[in-house]
Amino acid sequence: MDELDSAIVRELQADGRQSNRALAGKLGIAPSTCLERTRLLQRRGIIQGYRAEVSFKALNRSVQAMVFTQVRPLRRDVVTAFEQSVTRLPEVVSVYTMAGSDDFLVHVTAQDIDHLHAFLLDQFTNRREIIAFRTSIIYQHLTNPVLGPLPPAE
Amino acid sequence: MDELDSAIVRELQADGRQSNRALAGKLGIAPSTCLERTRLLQRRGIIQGYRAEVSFKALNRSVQAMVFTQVRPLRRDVVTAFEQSVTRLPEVVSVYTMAGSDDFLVHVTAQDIDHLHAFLLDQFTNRREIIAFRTSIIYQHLTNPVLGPLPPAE
DNA sequence: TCCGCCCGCCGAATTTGATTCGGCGCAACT
DNA sequence: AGTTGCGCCGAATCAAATTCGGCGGGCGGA
Repeated sequence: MDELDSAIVRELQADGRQSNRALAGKLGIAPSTCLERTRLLQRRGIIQGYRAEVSFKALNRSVQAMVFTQVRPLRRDVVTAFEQSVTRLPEVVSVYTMAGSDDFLVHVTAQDIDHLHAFLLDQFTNRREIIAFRTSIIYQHLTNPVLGPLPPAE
Repeated sequence: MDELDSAIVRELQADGRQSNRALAGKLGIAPSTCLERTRLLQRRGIIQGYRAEVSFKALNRSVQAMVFTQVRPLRRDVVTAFEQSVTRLPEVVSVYTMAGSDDFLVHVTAQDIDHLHAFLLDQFTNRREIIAFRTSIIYQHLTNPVLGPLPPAE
C-alpha cells in the first residue's frame, strides 16, 4: 500500500469506470502495471467492488429519513435478525448498529411523507423487538468524494 | 424508466464494472441496446456515477463513529459552511443534514479510538458554531446491496 | 565492492469489449 | 390499410483489457 496504490484507490473512488489506460495515463505508469496494481488491490480486499451511484430523486424517492431505533432484548440473535431483515427492505438504504442510547440508525427513503409514514407503521410499529423509535427527516446527504489517506495525525 | 431500466440499475448497483456484454446477456438483450439504455440512464441523471467501494479496515480505519452535532445560529451561511468544510475532512465519510434536535449527523472514521478523540478535539471542540456534539461508536454498517424499485405501497 | 537474484515495471501482441450505424419490425395514429 | 416514429438488433470498426517475455534497479550474499 504505497503512494501509487493510494492514488489508484483515490482515482477509482472518484470514477470507478474510467478505463485502465486513462488511469495509467494520469499516474504516469504503463497500463499493464496499472492493471496489475488494481487487481492486486481487489485481491487484497482493499477495493471491495464497484457500484453505480443512483439518484434517489430520479428513482422517485424524494424523502429520506433517519430512524433512531431501540431494540430489546439486546441479544445476539435479536440484533442480527433485526439487522438482516431491515437491511433487505427496499426502502432501507443502510443500517448502522451503534453504541449509545439508540441501538440502530436506519437510513430510509420513500416517495413522499405519506409513504414514509406508511412504511414506519407497517415495518416498525409492528415489530415486537422494537421498543421505541424516533424519525428525523434528512434535508441533505453529502458524501466525501475522496476517502484518501488519513493525515499523519501525530 | 421501465422494468428493463430498473434491472439495469439494479445490476450496475451490484457490480458497476461488469461489461456491457455481460449485462446485456443477463437481461437477454443486444449489447448495443443495453449500451444505449445505460447511457440514457446516465444522461437522465439516474445513474450519477460509478465508485470503487473501499474497505475501511484495509485503509487503516478500524473505528467508525457517528457524531450528532448541534450548530448555532442556524443561518444558511453557517449551515452551508459547516457542511462543506466538514465533508472535506479526510476522516469524514458523509454528513447528514437533518430535522430534529440534532442538526447534523457526521459519519467519521479513524485508525483507532485515540485518533478519533484527537480528531474530535481538533475539529469539533474548536469550532465556534458547534454548541454541542455527542459521539456514538458504530459497531457495524450494513448497506442494502440492491436499491431496486419500491414496492407498490397502495 | 562485486555478483547474482528477485521483484516490479514495461511494451508489443492478442483477445475481448465498446461503439457506431444502417435496417427491420411493431405499435400508434390517421 | 397506410404511414410514421421509436426502439431493438447485429455486423463492422475502433479501443481497451489482458497476457507474457524481457529489462533494470535494489538488495543480500560472497
